[in-house]
Amino acid sequence: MRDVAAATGITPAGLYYYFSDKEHLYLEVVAHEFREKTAALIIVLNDNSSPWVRLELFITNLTHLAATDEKFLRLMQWVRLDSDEVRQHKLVEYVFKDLFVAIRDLVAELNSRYDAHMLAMSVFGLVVISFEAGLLLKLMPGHRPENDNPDMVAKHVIELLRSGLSKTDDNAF
Amino acid sequence: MRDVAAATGITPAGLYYYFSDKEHLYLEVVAHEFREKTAALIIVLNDNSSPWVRLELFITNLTHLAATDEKFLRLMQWVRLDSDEVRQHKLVEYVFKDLFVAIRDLVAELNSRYDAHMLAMSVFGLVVISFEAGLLLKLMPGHRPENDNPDMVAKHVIELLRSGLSKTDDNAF
DNA sequence: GTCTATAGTCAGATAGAC
DNA sequence: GTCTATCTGACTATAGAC
Repeated sequence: MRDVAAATGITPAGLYYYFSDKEHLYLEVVAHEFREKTAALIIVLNDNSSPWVRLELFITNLTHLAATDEKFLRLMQWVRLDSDEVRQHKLVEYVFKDLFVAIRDLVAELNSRYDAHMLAMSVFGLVVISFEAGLLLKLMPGHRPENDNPDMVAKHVIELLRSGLSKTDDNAF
Repeated sequence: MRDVAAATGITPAGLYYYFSDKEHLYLEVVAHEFREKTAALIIVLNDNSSPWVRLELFITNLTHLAATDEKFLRLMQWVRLDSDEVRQHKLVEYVFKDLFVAIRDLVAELNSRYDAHMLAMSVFGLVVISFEAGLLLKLMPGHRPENDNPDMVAKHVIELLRSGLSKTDDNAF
């Protein structure tokens, strides 16, 4: 609360005029931040273009978001680590649901062979994992600069999703 | 420190006989826990069987670990969220490196079309993301019980890695 | 080796003036 | 509305007895 106060320019006591307690402030901040950052992603997902174009654009945008906005990336990690059921329920209802449903509906349109629920999480996980592991990945032996490059990560994820590890079509792209 | 003391049966002050400070205790715990839990995974990765068999067994084992040992799952998340560079460096050197290199070498053997560094993270991310999102995923609309089942998650990840979203071989499996 | 007692610091939150 | 001053409790760590 003292850090927030310092950053906003009012005193710690002053915050309690606007928010009943730390919990309330936290929820408002997370909800506001998520709505703001994911609005553009949801628009892309619900676009009129073809499913693959939408998926590729979504992946590209999400990699750039994860690569450039580290605070938001850490917030996404933090929210998953939280184990307060009441808080999780509120956040799902108010903010996360819209993005998740948009991803799920898109991947369901792309391929009905997979469970859409799991596939939606797979796409999300594939994109963010490299950035979430950030520093750890940089310290691993054999790391190369392009492994952090958002465009390279996006390209990697798209190709992996498109054709998997099958070697039969090595030269298909 | 109080919680650790209570769990071990000695007083908080007593811990300082064995560990210089909280940081020291934390590093020893994480290192010990990771070495213990990942030893079996590394053995599987370096087995004599074919690359695909090893990958499938690794994925199955990791999904079961993530599904049954929530404390370890949370520890893996926590370590990625940590931003202390000195701590990260020590942990990579002492423990994470071995597992990562084993995964990387296996996927490199499987398919040389992808960057092994990125692909290793992709495999790891695909497996753990469903469990890390745990409660959130359960609260999302359209959730079904099998989405948490480790065997179903493993099957999903393996099939996605094998053939991607390509629709050309819908009936290949 | 393990304890009791406590120092020193920092957190969230409130009271009440203006 | 925003402030100053302060409360209460929790934390890491140390001192020193046994």
